[in-house]
Amino acid sequence: MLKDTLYTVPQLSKELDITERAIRFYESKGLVKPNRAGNTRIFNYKDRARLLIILRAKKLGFSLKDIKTYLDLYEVDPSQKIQSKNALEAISYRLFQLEDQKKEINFIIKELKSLKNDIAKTLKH
Amino acid sequence: MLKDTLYTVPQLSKELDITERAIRFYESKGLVKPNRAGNTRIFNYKDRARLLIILRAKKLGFSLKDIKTYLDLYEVDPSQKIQSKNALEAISYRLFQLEDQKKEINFIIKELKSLKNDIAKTLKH
DNA sequence: AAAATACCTTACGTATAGGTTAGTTTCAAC
DNA sequence: GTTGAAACTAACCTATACGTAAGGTATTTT
Repeated sequence: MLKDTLYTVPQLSKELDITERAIRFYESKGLVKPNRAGNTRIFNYKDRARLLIILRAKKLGFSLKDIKTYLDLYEVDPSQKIQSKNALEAISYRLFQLEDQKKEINFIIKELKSLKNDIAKTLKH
Repeated sequence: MLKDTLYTVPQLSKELDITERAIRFYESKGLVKPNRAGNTRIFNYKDRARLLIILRAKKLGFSLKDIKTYLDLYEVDPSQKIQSKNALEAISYRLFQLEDQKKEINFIIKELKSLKNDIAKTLKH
């Protein structure tokens, strides 16, 4: 079965296109907890799924700390009810942040453009 | 004359609303080079003007390194010709970065919104 | 058996922009 | 002549997300 497939760090590194170092780093921060066969980390499909979540969330701008919080909640409530609500809140908050950031960027863009004009005028003299 | 006014670190700290530490930090990075009266840093109006430039540029998203580069050019060419051109390029580049950033944010916003919808649907069941 | 590969560890480095702590010098006032 | 404020200094701390160096162990291939 697919669900029985096991993975090592280098395998996942290649498959998910992240460095081995990053994977071990996520473990060191408690974001994944693969089994060990001696020293070697052995990831099952759930561990792999967690990695995928991590990568997705990172792309969306969440910090590892935030992601860990979310995953920890997931551990407490595998039925996914609590943390779905929680995720909604986190997402809403992130959206708010992003809209805010956009406003700021727009403001800076305006400033820079006017600054650019001023300098351009100066250069003409 | 106004141009003869001299300032100490604590004075400028209050006037410009930045910490004393920050001002000394800028000096340590070579962004300003105030005179000394013994140990005490003495800023003249030009030094003060440099601080203002630093603060302005920081608000517009330039790194201290970038700002130093610009100010160093200014030192070489006080006539302002070279570094105005240079500033124009830097500003254009920054504008480009910002537009880029905006696109990315918009993309992430879309993703987050659809993710939000998915979760909301899941919660209804 | 030796070499090559895979995997691991600890520990320090990188970048950014200072904050914090603690202790020191300087100088004027009493 | 000592106290106290004002200014200074050095050095360590913060947060974020790993990269890198240097070396150890274990397994696989030849």
